[in-house]
Amino acid sequence: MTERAAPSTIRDVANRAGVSTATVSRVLAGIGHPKAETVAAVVAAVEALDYRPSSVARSLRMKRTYTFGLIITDIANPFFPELVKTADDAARVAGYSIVLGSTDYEEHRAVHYLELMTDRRVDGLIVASSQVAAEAWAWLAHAPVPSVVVNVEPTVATTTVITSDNEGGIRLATEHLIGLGHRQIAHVAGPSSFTAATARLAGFRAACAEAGLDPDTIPVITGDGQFGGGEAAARRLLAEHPDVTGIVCYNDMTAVGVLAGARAAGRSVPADLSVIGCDDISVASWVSPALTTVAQQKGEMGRLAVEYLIHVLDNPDEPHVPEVVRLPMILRVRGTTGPAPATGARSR
Amino acid sequence: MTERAAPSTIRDVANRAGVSTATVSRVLAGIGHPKAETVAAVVAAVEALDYRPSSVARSLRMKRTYTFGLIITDIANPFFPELVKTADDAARVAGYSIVLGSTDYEEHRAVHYLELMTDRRVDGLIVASSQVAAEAWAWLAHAPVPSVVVNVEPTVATTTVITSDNEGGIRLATEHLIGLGHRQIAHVAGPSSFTAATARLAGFRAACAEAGLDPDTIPVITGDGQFGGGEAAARRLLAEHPDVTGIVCYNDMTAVGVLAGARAAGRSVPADLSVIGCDDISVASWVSPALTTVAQQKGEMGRLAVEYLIHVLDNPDEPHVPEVVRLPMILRVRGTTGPAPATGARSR
DNA sequence: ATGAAAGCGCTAACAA
DNA sequence: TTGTTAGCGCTTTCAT
Repeated sequence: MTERAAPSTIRDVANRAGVSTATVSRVLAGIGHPKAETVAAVVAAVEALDYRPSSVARSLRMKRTYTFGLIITDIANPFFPELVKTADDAARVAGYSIVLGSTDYEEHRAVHYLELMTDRRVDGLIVASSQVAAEAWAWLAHAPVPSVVVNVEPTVATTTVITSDNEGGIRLATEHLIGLGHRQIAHVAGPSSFTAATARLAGFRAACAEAGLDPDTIPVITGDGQFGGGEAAARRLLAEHPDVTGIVCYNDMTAVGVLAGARAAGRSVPADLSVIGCDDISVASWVSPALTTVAQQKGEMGRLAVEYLIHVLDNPDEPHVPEVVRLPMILRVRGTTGPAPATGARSR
Repeated sequence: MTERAAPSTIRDVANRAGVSTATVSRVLAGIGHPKAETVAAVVAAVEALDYRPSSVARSLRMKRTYTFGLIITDIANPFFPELVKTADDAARVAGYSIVLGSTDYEEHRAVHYLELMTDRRVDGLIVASSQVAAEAWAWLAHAPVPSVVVNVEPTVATTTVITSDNEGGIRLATEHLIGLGHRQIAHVAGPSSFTAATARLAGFRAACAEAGLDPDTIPVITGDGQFGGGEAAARRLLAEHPDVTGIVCYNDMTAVGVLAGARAAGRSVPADLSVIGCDDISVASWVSPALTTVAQQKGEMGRLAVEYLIHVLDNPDEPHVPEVVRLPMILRVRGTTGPAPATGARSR
């Protein structure tokens, strides 16, 4: 029933306004000093025809799409929305837009999106997925467009990287627990394939050592960075090491899982067990009690990534020196951490 | 340091292979019966030059971008990821891709994305945002491309709509509580501007009436469909109506907020208060105890929307009759609902 | 089986 | 100030 009319073109507008397409183009772009009369005619024609310039044609001509590709691991992972949101905002105010690709933890899909976006001739690439094959990092360095890596540290950093001070962040978390009097603490780590997970494990160990805790007696269990892994880890950990009073988690999803596991094990948080996460994703505020955590500046990361790309595009002659930006993390004390319970309470 | 070479073009490939651009195009598209020799030459040139066809140029020529625009309300709202994910999957297997626009609950941003996507000449539009101005719905009907509305019911349905049986779903939830023996039940509704919220309120009222509960005595508080609104609603509700034993919530985010509010009010779930949500978003499984809810088939909605668009595009001559598809919802009993506590327990 | 040429809708020299 | 013209990279008749 609805007839879909083909969109009108710049030529339609030019004909109706009685001018050339070049004039229409100039008037619309605000270039030159057109006669008021001409402007009026063009504007009238544009309105009458409901004309909207085709960005496809414009992109072909200008060799610029004003689009950035953003590759993330998983759109359902609560870590990403804030990153995506601020990246999108920053891009939008600068006249760019973002196209998103979620790899769903599969390397071949990262390649798929890299190719798709390159074929679409995006002006720049932001890669915030940890699940990327080593060759892909190499490819990025020679990609036809500038790129920036976020929240991951490729072993060979040939592109600029924006990430958090993961080691310092988890140190903050660990020191918070130790400051609360906890001595029997444990760590639920993330998969060692995640660069952030290894950095955080190192930070945890360092903080423990500095506090004089014997590194060899500290339980470390590796989870999957998700709810399920955290829950399973907590059950095992609390069964094998019932005297643990504080758990430092690789990330918030793990911590939320640990909370569920602890509850199942009959532990009450924070009365007889303190739990601290890392990242400060939205769910951290939604669980009860709300999760104490160390926040990553996710919004800042997205904004910086976009601004970096725009800077590179605007300064094509500037030599390209890959740098690593490590943003500080921020302790946010909420409801899942408290003073270490008196020793007697458990040992009787 | 890195020189960014301009991408090679079909002309480069043609020259290197010693054939015409037409031949390259045909070989790559698998059209006609090229000599084996020609194919080999073209393939070799493509590899040597690392040639990737420009989708920009192709789109201009074919007047097809193989892209759908998907407009959602808020990428940080856990309702959307599953929808986006399945839509993306369905699109990808069909050779399309999805560009996303998140309106952040602002009507003018919906318009922005509608224009942006139209300018980009997407082949179809999926609108899954409730925050859309009335004119936008009208515009959709005459848009240059086919569209489908998901999870919202515009008052004048001029496009095909895919949604859930919200009324039936909340009825399931209410009946579940009543079946558990609850008689003092309440509802935390969503904003009346959301079509799903009014449908759910109606379903709740209907189920109560059918069970013989006096509609005039049933407390209904309106929240904002978010955590904060649910938390505030629970505090007020439990203060004003301390004898309530079961709360049916507009959606899961509200329910998670209600859980926090109930905890703050000293109520223990599900022992002396049952809470049930609606949607089955991921956080429902992450809170402890896990939230009982009624699931929307979000994945199915995304898949159906994409398939509908592809169908319309593939059958341009078929008359377009807007239809409304209402998917059934599914009760998922988890940990926040239980038998109504004995009356005496509260009144003493 | 392949090539020449036109054209998708736009912008940018260059002329006038 | 405005128009003419060429061309971005591709696909697709129409010839050969």
